[in-house]
Amino acid sequence: MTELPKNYDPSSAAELYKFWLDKGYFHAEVDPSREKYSITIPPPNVTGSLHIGHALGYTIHDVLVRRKRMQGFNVLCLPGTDHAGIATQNKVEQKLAKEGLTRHDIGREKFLERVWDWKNEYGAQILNQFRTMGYSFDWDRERFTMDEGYSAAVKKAFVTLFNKGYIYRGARVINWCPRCMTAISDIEVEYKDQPSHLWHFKYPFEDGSGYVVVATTRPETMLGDTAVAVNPGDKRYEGMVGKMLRLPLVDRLIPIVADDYVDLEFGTGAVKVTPAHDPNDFEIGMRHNLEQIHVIGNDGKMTAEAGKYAGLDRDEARKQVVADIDALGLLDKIEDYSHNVGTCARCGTTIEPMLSEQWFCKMKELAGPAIEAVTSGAVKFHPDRYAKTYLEWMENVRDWCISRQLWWGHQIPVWKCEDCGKYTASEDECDSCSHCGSKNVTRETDVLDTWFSSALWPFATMGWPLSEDLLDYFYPTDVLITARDIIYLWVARMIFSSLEYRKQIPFKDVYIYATVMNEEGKRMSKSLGTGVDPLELVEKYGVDSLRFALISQAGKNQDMRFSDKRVENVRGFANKIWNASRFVIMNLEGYDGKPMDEAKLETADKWILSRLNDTVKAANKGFDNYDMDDAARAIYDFMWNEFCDWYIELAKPRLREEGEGKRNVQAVLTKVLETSMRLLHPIMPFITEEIWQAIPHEGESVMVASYPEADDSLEDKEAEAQMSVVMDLVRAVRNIRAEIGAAPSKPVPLTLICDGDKAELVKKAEVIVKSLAKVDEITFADAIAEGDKGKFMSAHFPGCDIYVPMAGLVDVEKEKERIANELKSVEKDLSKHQAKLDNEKFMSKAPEEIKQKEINIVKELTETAAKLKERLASL
RNA sequence: GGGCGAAUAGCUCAGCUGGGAGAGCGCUUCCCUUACAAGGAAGAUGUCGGGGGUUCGAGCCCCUCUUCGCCCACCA
Repeated sequence: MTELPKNYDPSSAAELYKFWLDKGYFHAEVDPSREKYSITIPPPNVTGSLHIGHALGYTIHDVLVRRKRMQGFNVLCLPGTDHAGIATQNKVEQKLAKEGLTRHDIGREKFLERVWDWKNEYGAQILNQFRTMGYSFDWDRERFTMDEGYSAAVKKAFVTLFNKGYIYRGARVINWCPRCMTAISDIEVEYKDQPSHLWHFKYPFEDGSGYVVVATTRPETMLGDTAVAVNPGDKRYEGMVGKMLRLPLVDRLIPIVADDYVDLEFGTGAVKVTPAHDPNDFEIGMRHNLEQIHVIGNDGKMTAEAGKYAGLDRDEARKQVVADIDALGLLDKIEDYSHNVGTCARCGTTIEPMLSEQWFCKMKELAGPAIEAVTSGAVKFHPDRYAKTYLEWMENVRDWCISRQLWWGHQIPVWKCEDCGKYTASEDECDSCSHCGSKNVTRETDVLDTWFSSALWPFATMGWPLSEDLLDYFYPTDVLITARDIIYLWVARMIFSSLEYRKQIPFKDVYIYATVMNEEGKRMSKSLGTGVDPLELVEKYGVDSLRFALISQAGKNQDMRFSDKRVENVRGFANKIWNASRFVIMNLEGYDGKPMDEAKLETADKWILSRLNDTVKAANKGFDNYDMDDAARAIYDFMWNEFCDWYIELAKPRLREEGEGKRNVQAVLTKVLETSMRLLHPIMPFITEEIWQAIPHEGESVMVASYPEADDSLEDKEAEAQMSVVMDLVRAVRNIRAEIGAAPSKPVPLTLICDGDKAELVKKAEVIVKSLAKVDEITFADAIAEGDKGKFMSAHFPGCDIYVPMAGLVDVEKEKERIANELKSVEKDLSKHQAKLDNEKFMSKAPEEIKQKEINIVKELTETAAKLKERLASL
């Protein structure tokens, strides 16, 4: 027998990970004879290392996958990383900036080299985190959204949509980030309420007959105004429609137009219209044939069209415009106003709505099947409330701006013909126009939105469009596990993409897990600086502890507030398991390794096996329903409160005996521990493997042992009821011991006045009671002599009175007070329950079972109250 | 403006289809008892956010209000 250290040391994890890896347990091959279970993990961005929020998500993957593997499924969990276009490009640009360089200084080619260097560095770092966390992903099948095969998939996808006419080039007001210098999609804009102002300007009539007051939150855009709109039904502006206004500062004549868009209730009812810099104004402009004048450039500075303001930053221009309007006496008023300002999700810069030519993807046709997939239940959300979120968006989805003016990403496979002006999309290099045959074609320099490529993830990683081998067997995947902030960005797009290109759903379940907050309740996020590196906690408390802490909090209802304290607590649990195992191992001497003799099991054995079975049931139910916190709790409670606190203690005296009794205890200890290790393995893979290897087992690794299944032949309600009596008795005696301050080492004698059946039970469990309650002698009596009653401390539970001689140790007054307090609480309880029995309606309407239960409660409480009173009187 | 979630012990949270309020941390007392002091034993602590309603019975169901958090939305 090897000596195990007293405290669990989690540092052996790396070795075990290597052992599994070498055995090839993580790798999956197509095998039609077996049932598959497949997941493609959400590829993390290669922008940096991961935080606890990510760790939660990926740990959930590993827990599900490890269990399925143990259940005999042929499991593929496919990992990889995402090039994350704009995000990664920004990171590298920031790094360049520290060297005093911009990407333009070094050029596209050199810049991309730098990004690849970055990708390799951070990709490796993430990989290291994954391995340290113990994730059993199939590293042989690792993918990257810009690897060769994947690029082929992106081209194929684009060309397919293009040729179906779903992709078009159009001029629209899009969200422009002046810092990233690219268009971004609607869902990449984050709106933030910011205190601002509503400026009211007077626009004079051309004919000098007064003015119209318009309000704006963006004064600088007035330089690009080409109309003022009013509601056609607005009495205040009756007869004014069609009249011309002279736009201040610019001196341009602009018409008053009537448009239903204008809200009668808001402001003055007159709206300045800037078609080039506001999506609504753009629409109004289209309806009224208004000119579109760009006054803000791509860099966020005013353009030549802005006249004397040209070259000013937009913020500077705002101040100037307001000052100049004021100088002209045309500033009507300034109101305080809280404004919802759009900012770039990647860099936080205020978005500039900008009229721009971009590539768009039509969404209407794609959305139809994607809606159907969820309403029909083919794709299920967990928790299901997210289906609503998804559908809401999908049903109102707008065309998707897919082009980005970036360098890092998939260059759009479209060539423009310089002769006929038409576009040709092609998966291969294109040297001639498909419309006129001209050789004078040039490739689009824009890249695709990074989500265009990640939308293909589940099937592109399995070989699409080059090979069907993996897809035939492993696709669709079983579940997608992700955070809720990318339901639109990613989940939705994978669903419609898979339906479009494969005519299949990409996954059956979508499991949305909790958002991890730090202790202050702030969302954990790298960009917010609130992220915590999981490896720090691993270093401090061990991987298994971190994994368990995360999983035990992964409830469906709430986001989780994460603190070290929780992990520290789990470390205690790991240590508890470790030491329980040490105890078992130390006591296996002479054990032949054979299973227990069922005919000779004692009540305690039957009890723990019944409890174990219950735990197996609860754990499986939890995992099956994605209620992993329930599973974790069930195992934790069982192992600590039942196995360690009771069964091991119960086993001790029996282990000191020799023969059949001892052998059976050894067998039961082994069985319970071995089963528990298999049960817990998905959550705490390392400690369970280490222990499992050290106790009698079959097979080469717990990782590939079978996952426990409920065995109802182990259920034994009678044993559970009997054990609960014994446990009550032990607790009662311990309570008394604590009250009288009996030293733990000093045994006390015990006198019991019990009903016949209870007495039988206690007699059977005599050894146990003596050992657990530190009792040296148990006397069964019919009564205590009246005069002697004051010499005892007593306790009572249904069917049994307990007396412990107190040998003058106790303060009678104090004891009276204690009993009086207890009596008070019992009587309070009693009156509550008695009231139910006194209620005719309860008696006539409540189910028989409930009535019986209440009757029993009242009976018990009445008896207890009587005993307490009697006791009080005797003191 | 719409939607979703949350409000339970000092703190972080469980509480399944309504039927005697729970865990962990923290706190009090005792204990280094040969598995474990990263531990053990025994305790104290709650108008289950407020107000209505349904029911024999509500932490749980319905209505309403309040306070937080998160999404979505073109109100200048």
